[in-house]
Amino acid sequence: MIANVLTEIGVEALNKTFSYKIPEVLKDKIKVGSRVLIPFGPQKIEGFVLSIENLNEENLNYKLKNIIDVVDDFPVLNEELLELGKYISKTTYSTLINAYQVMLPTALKAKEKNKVSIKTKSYIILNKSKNEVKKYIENNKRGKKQNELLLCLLETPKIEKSIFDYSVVKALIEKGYIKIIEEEVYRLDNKISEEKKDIVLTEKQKEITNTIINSINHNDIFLLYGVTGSGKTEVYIEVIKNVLKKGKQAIMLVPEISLTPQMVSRFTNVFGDDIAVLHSGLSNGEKYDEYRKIINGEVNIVIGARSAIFAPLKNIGVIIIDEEHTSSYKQDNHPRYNAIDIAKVRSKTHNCPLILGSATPSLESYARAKKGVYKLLELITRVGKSKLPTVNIIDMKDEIKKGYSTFSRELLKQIEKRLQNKEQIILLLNRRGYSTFITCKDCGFTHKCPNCDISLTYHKTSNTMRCHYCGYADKKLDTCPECGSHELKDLGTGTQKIEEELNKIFPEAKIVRMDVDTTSRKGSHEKIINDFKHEKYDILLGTQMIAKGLDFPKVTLVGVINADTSLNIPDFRSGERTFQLLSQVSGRAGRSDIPGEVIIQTFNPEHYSIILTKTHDYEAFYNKEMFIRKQMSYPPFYYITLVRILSKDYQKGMEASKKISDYLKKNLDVKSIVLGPTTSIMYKINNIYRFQCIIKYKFDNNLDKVLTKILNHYKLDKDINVEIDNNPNKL
DNA sequence: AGCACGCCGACT
DNA sequence: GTCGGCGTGCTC
Repeated sequence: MIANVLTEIGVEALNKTFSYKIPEVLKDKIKVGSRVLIPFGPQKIEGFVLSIENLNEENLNYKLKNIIDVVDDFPVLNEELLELGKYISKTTYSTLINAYQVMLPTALKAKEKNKVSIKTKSYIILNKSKNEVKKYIENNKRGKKQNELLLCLLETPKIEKSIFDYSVVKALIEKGYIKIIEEEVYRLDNKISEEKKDIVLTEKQKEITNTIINSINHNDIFLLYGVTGSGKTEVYIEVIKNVLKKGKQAIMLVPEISLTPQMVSRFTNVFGDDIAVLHSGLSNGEKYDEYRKIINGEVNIVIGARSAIFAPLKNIGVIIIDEEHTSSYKQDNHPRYNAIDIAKVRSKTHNCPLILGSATPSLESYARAKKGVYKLLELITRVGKSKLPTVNIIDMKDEIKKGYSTFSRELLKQIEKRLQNKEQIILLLNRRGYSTFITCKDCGFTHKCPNCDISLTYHKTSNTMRCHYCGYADKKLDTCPECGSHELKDLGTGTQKIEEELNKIFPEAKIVRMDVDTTSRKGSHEKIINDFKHEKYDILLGTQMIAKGLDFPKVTLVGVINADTSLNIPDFRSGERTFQLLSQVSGRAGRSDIPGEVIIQTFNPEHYSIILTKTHDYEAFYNKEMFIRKQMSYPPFYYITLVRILSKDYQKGMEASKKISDYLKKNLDVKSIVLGPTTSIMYKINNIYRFQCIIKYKFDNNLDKVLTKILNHYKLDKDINVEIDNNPNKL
């Protein structure tokens, strides 16, 4: 028997299988999908068995080595995942092994290093018959503790070793009355909360739920368009309940940042421990354990971020993707898969519905719903008495003239009012990345990273300038190296700076800041949210991470300090992103009976992405944005594929880019549009120059063939790297 | 990817 | 004379 093994090494040259003999002892253990240890040249590495054949090794012109061992006692890749990997590799132009690795938790990836152990707990059990033990207890007058232990064991078959003093345990082991056993345990214990609130659905929610339930055995795709606070989650829960009743399972994806314990507990309240949770906050061991719960068939619901779409459930009855417009469902490094695409494939295989939910659907999804490709379900009113908040747009050009740069007079007035009323405030600082860079007031010099085309970011705590991309760090400059001026100002407004200003204006207000700096420690994110919910603070100041899904009934004012930053990004989706962000964060206000208010500060008060948040008019935004997309031949009218060319040598990179662009223009469908080559927006990262070509197409039979040809040509070239990004998030 | 093999420069 | 630089080629 011969196994064809795909090695753990993720390079193009090794994107093929190698054959090994299966030794007799491993014959029953090795299956297709098994992870195995193999000799590979002078080293030992791991790989996956992709196929097994009954081949006679004598027919080959090279001699085969034996598989050393099988790593797990079950095939890590089941049939479905094996197929899915091929799909990913084909659609993202990545090696097959990289496609498989991305689907698995670290503990199960083929990799000779990073071993994650199964955690065990020690228990003691009886080693002799009950009668013998009883006899021993009767005769044992002095060993009080020993008797206590044995009596316990007569009642319950096993007890934790750590409960009794080891000297007692040891004595009994030596006498042969008890023995220690090791049992696997799961690191994460999703506690079931006490309060089990019954959910009462509104008529509309019921109607929608029924529509979905009726297609549990159909591969329908629903777009659930529900305004913030309209109760999409209740619909999800109800649908899942029904899916479980039919003996099927459910996957629910949520954006990473909304995977807060609060959200998870909403589900555990209903479904108890029938849930596995997968997100980046877990350790490798914890992820492994959650994953094993799925493999062992102990849970029927998986909730998680992007990669949870690969959860190896056997009988999926529904897949739900909440906040479907979120860009993080697409992985932005290799392999660049989109969880929504995977969900479509899997829902097809399992013949089950897929639900995409959002208050601000992506244009692509909404357009598909309008065309009838997706079934549109709408929840356009909020649950209960709460109403959508009133939105007030402030023109900062006027304010600046009057000397108010960070906070407008209106915002200050409203903050003051809420503080007096003991209501809570959320302030959103819309920044792009980190961005507190330093600029010379006299000559305009900005301190840039020497390796990357990026302004360095000022970190106050260490008084250094740092590059977000390559980790370069430098001391903060005191004088401008260009003109010698001392007028170096930090231009971007960071949360730290805003916090300081707020503290000066409202010294009595309790402010908590939430951004990458204050949430890097495990659980700190969680703590801030909890503290704010329990009104330990008056103002929550943060970046985009506070915009999504959080439910604070006491918040009546949401202020957006600078609505424009996301608008100024040179990307065709910047308008859409801005509208989504502003709508999302507005949705945090007035979630109970007290009406909420939103204040948006902007330098572009006339921009449609901003104006239309005032009326919460998604439909109008959609129409306006679609008009522009059509004019510009952007998605959803055209698909986009980005070809990125990377090289350490600017000249060589540029030449290759030109060649690629010419080749594309010559060989693609005449209706396809090829733009470029140009340098990418960040033209240099880590000393590697970046160029790009953009392909816009509606339907192109040649595309795959042409791209494969280009990739094959350059994989031998050590100076040039070519990457393909289908439907990129960023251009 | 990682490791061996191999062919040239500056060192105890 | 040898140690070690990294270019090249191979891995069932």
